[in-house]
Amino acid sequence: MTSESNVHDRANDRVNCSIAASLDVIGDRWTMLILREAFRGTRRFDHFQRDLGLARNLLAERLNRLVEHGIFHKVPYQDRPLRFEYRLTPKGVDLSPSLVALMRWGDKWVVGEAGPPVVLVHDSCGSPVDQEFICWECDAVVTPGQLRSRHPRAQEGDVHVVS
Amino acid sequence: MTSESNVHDRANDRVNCSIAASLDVIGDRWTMLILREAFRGTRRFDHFQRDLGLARNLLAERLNRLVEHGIFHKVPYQDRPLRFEYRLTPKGVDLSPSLVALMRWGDKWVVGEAGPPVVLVHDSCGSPVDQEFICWECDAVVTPGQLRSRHPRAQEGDVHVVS
DNA sequence: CGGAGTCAGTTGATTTTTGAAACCCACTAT
DNA sequence: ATAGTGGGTTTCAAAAATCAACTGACTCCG
Repeated sequence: MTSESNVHDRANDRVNCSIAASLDVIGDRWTMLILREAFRGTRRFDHFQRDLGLARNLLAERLNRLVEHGIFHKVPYQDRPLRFEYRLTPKGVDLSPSLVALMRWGDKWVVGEAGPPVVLVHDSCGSPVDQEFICWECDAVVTPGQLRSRHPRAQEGDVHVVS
Repeated sequence: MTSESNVHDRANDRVNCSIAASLDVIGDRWTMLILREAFRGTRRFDHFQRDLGLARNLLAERLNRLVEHGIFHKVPYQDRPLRFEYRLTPKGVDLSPSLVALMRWGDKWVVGEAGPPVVLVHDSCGSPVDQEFICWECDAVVTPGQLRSRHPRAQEGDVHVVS
């Protein structure tokens, strides 16, 4: 049942990799779309099912999985019959940068004309928001090409260009 | 063969959604991990295969798919026999924010102790880098909870909280 | 009261995708 | 000549996704 081994174990082993760890939780065909719906405000089984068009058994399985992983929590919204809605926990809300990054990549490289379908705005002022890398020291925006990754446990100087 | 219909068509239809569009390209079980390896510097078939431990047929299929989608390009590194390596295009490099977002979520919520295995640094100064949302107007960091999404084609005021 | 409708699933049959291993080919090195 | 390497393809079993029908606990309508 709760066997915690996964397809990505080997990929996970080689480097102790947080990307693989994240994908073990949210990396299947539907989970990210379920999360997208949740961010759009969907909370109930039927709405997820109708909006996404995925099989009900898969939806049930995915929702349970996400609850087990603490990404959703179930909140009762009626008794008789007892019904729950699925709401994002702080851990779930914290996935928004990932979803946003995917959205922005899709906006830029996949969807073509018709422009970006959704704009993110700052709630207090209504202006658009960008997702950027910021250097702690320089306090400046860093482009992906100026990024390097450093592996703490590795040899001195084992640093490489991200691109 | 090249039928361009996909599992997520319906999810894609309902909202013209860039997240679904991105996931159609990079949303399967291995592609993100292949990209992670590419960002780590891997370029050749065998290295991807050994590092990730995925089946060779799947790797071949995924690499071709990524080449078709313009995320990798094939660069010959020898003739006799002609061999190519797979390098990220600008479109591919542009996926780094998505990978980084996943990595940071995994760092924070999944991997547990042992701390974040990889640190991102600014190449020119070596200081760590953060990924943030920045408001165009306020020029300030916006937390996920302060984000709203606006759907340009929708009714006036159809704005909702991201969390 | 009986019947239709709603919501949240479960069950089972069928199709698609994965995955593991073996095989192939062109070359190189010994 | 023989083994080894790099980059795949083929084959077939196992796992996952899809489709459709069914259940159960209610509510609402006439």
